[in-house]
Amino acid sequence: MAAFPAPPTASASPAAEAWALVEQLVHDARGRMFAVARDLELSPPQIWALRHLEPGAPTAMGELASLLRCDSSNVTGIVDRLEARGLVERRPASHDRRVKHLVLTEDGVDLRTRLRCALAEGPNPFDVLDADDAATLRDILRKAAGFA
Amino acid sequence: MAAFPAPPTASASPAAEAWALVEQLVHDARGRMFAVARDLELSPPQIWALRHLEPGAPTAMGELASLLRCDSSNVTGIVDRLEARGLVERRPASHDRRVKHLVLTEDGVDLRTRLRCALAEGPNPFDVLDADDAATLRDILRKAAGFA
DNA sequence: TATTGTTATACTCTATAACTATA
DNA sequence: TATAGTTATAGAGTATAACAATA
Repeated sequence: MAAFPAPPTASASPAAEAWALVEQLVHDARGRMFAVARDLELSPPQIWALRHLEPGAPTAMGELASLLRCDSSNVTGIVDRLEARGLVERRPASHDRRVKHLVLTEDGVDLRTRLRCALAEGPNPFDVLDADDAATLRDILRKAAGFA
Repeated sequence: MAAFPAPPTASASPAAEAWALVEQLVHDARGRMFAVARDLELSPPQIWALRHLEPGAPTAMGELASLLRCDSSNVTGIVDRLEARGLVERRPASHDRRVKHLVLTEDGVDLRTRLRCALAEGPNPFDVLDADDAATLRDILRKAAGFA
């Protein structure tokens, strides 16, 4: 079932092996994200754009490019398609007329909520863990993510 | 620094929140994988193809398509480019002449090793954890990945 | 001069559908 | 008939370079 027959980096440090394991788990579980994407008619970059665009927090084009880790020129097309569907709006920033702020529309906020619920609700690879392990895992991951 | 200001699903089950956290961590850390990819002149799908193609384990085209979670027609092009670089070979399978087995060349094995080292050696988000947490995390992730 | 966002270009990835050669 | 892999096609993602507007 697993894509790899043995831990890829069992001889590395615990942190390095743990990281290799999460990369593998996330990669192997992409099927669920693709299913959600297909259901909502969103491409993977569009999904991440929606996840990053928080209601009430205008985001500049270049800022979104950094979050998506792609060149600014790509964001033009990605946002074009989201805007064509009425999910986001481009607004000129008042402090600097070169900057364009992205703001979720009402439809955009709705779809973002549906997206987050769909991603949070489905089965995930950690469901096999017992309650203690799951809670311990969550606590350690919160630390790693900076949510002490 | 973090892309999200708060745990995305703090009200969900521990397993669901933990899963959301790893997805976020892996997404935020893609920069390192992209840097490795660029260094070795490999695209992301090519990276995953190399990670999946184990030396001594011939893999059919369709099998690789399943592992990459994409349509078989894509694998043709991805493998074309790997083969043009002399990293893999297509060999007719003896038991079924429709099937083509992918086998890493010597250069392919070398590059795969360099790739795995580069990915395992660099800094990762779990470096901030103390030794106990890192070891606990690794052990729980091994369970989740099926390496009890 | 430097920066923000866009456009132009070329390449890769992606799914769908039609095709071939096997089975 | 069904399956493995390819080809054809169209749409989307990606980086680079050049550009306009603004700072």
